[in-house]
Amino acid sequence: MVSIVSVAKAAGVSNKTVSRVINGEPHVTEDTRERVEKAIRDLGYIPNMAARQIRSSRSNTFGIITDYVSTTPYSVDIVRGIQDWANRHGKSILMANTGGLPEREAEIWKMFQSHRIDGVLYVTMYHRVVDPEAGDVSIPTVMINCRPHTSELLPSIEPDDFQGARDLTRYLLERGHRRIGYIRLNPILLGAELRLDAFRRTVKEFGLAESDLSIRLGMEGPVGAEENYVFAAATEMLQQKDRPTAIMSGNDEMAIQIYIAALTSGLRIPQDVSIVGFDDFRTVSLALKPELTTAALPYYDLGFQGAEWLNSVISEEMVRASRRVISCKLVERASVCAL
Amino acid sequence: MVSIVSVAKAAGVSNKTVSRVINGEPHVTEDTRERVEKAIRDLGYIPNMAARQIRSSRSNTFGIITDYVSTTPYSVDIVRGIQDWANRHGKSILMANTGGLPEREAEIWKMFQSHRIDGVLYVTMYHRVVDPEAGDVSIPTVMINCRPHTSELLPSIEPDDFQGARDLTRYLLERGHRRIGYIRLNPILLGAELRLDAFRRTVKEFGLAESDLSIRLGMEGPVGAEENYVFAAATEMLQQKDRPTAIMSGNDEMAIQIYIAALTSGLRIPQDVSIVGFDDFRTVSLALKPELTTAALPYYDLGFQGAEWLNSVISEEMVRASRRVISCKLVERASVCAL
DNA sequence: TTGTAGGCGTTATCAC
DNA sequence: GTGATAACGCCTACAA
Repeated sequence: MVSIVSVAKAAGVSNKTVSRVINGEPHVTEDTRERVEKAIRDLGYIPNMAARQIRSSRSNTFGIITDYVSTTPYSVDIVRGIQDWANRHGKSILMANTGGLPEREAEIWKMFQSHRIDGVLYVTMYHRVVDPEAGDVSIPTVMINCRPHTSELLPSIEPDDFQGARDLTRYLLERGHRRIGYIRLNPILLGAELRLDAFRRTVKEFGLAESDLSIRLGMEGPVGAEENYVFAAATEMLQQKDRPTAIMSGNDEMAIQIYIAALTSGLRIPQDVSIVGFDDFRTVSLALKPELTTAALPYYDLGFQGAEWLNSVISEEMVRASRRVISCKLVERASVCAL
Repeated sequence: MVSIVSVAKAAGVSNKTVSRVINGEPHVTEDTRERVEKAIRDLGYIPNMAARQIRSSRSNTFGIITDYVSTTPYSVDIVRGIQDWANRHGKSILMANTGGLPEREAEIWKMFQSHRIDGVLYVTMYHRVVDPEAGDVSIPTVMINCRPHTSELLPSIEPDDFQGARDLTRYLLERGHRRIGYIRLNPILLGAELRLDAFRRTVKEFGLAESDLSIRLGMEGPVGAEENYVFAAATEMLQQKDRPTAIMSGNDEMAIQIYIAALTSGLRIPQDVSIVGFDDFRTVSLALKPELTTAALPYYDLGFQGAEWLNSVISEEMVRASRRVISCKLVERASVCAL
């Protein structure tokens, strides 16, 4: 493998000079610089990160530790956001996922440390509260799409489920809907409570009574193996005499079943029932016809800003834990009509 | 940072002895070994991969280079398969994606080389033919879900789209369907041709005439910004006088639109129309009611076996390029009925 | 069974 | 502006 020494020889300079050129340090004649650069090109020299790291004790690598993210369709955009930030700033990404197993998590932290990564992004697939097994170690960490269980130990960056659901609810109210159905997300998800809470409050502020609402549980049980009541709940809801004129779905995926339930019941969307989702999981929200009005979970930004934040935590060594929130933009499409 | 030297001092032995213990080499008294291990625990020593790598010129790291995989819901399971293999075998994963930009691809190869990764897994989101910009370098590489453009330069591992579509077609034929509709995948995807070809041949072998078939294009144009004709095509197909009794969908996602088209046209699934998908993208195939019968793309296995293969290419230094294919298992659910 | 010396590819230090 | 030399943490080779 061609090293800095071979380049130095080829260019007829010392290795330190080559190092200077590589790192863009000053105090090198334009002439020498060019000779060195030519040698680098000729020999196809590529710096060895491992060696560099040994000296500088900086790996320029971030670790991503996920539960199932890399595994699930929903939040992959977080990873994309991180990657984009990383390669704009010359960082590399080491990635591992726990598959939900705590013992794996411990191994991963060890692996990360053995690579002397500069920091960790702790990412979850669903917005939730977690207990990172980090333990003893004090690697700078930023949590993405989740928050630490034990108080505010670590910085975290999360979607604003509350605001998203509030905007969606207002959107329906402003369009004249007064009987609104709501099919709930699995309660073990943090978003479930936040969204439902936003819905309830907004509707109340607007003066609707609890009896105008029809709230059903869509799913429950462990993620990945949940009981699914969505289709049944929607069907039942829509066959009531005073059926809602609009339904808020816990998320876009559940909206598929609501669409099918509505159509099967002979109702047209949106003329007979309006439907809104949550997430803007485009594989679904754009495949549904009419296309689904929904609130977009800011996954990409969560990742991008999370990486940026981690970087500043690392360099400024300020570990002031705090919580940041990114808003969910309402995406208006065709599944809602005004009354 | 605590190094091998500090451990040696603490244990009152030489650094070489510590090295022996760490690497499980023989010729160490049980007594010394215990002393060293205690020191390691006490000091919280973790080996430095970078330093190790410099000596051994083996990084024990694989690079994953993707187009949009990490970005899209479909094939994330490939990444999970790779990760699972990797951590069962003590390898780390360095990950980057090109976002489809060739210039990014070149940078990524450079980044990989600077980390002296042992091998590369070149992964695409859709089954397709590609032209890796690897170029000059000779890092061991295995292609996953794609194949090299220029002959058989690199080993590749791919799903058996043909077999999957054939099995699905037979499944319909065996259940008495004789008028079958087919809504095609975007033709720029490799799977589009393979699946359609399998459909046509199987149906012909069975003795059906071209006139029993109704084949429409579902999508076309650049991936991510395609024209979508699925809903219109399905609606039209289902409102013919001699409408098909079954429809094969290019994939599960497109099946959403076919379901909606059928229901909107007042048809019941599967009593009036049977529908099959492709991919087993479970977010969709399980959300549809009745649940979708489909062929499962073996993403996880693609990843797992790809990683394994790469490893053997690296260690046996056998770069014999060849193509492997993994079958798509038929997943029977409730969207088809026998006539 | 254990230890010493040297070197991997870098960068830091300090002298020229 | 440039270079010799040491040092980072580990492993290999060889010696004791």
